[in-house]
Amino acid sequence: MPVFELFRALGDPCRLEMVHRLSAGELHTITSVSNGLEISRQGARKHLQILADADLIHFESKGRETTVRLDREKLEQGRAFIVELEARWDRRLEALRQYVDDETVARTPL
Amino acid sequence: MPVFELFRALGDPCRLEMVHRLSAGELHTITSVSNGLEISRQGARKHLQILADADLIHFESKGRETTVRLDREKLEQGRAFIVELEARWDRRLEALRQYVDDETVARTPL
DNA sequence: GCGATAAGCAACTAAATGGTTGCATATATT
DNA sequence: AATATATGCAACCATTTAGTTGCTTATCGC
Repeated sequence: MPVFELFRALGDPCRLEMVHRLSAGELHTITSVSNGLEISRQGARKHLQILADADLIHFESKGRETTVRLDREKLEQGRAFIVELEARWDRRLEALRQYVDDETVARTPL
Repeated sequence: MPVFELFRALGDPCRLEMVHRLSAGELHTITSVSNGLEISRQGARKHLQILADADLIHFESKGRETTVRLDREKLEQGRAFIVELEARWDRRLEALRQYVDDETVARTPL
């Protein structure tokens, strides 16, 4: 599953709130993680499915209820991607700085 | 601008590719960052606007061309958000472990 | 067994998205 | 001056999305 799917899944206030909830507190069921979001249960369920499709969460059914668990590994992938971008950016800036310095040296009169 | 907008902006293969390009290499203009994406210039331009609305990039017009610059600060915000989630998650796990340990101690017969 | 609770499935709608095309404008280049 | 390049603006279309509602199924507690 490509990275952009992960970001897309996080790119919604509702889903971000859910992930936030799941990252702390007690165990959550589909219902408990959906409460108080100002949308219907089915609406919330759709969002959960999107998170699940992106492998950000997993479901575990037991009896009549289904618990929802966050996948830390997936968060890690998102973080790694951004870290990599930042590293590239820094290297780029460094290269530019180097270039400017060389220019300066070259222009500096004896 | 809330965080979910940032993730939403990154949640598209086209835009992610653009950001990737911008994070390295030479200066980019609107046209150069849009080339070879298999969509029209105007299509690409719309994606750039979304990135700009999320403050992930900035435009600088000069003469007839406009250069595009990545905003590292914004990347940082995305990373910080994920890092925070992970920290909460870890604390949660730790708390659970603690709880299980206590349980075990309580159950351990003398 | 019965009522309440947790959840799934399907159909439908309004609005947003991703993309296009056509045309206009300003700046370079020759 | 004439052409080519870089960009902007607006209208339009197809598809996806975000959300709803109604109905069904299964399990728990009494």
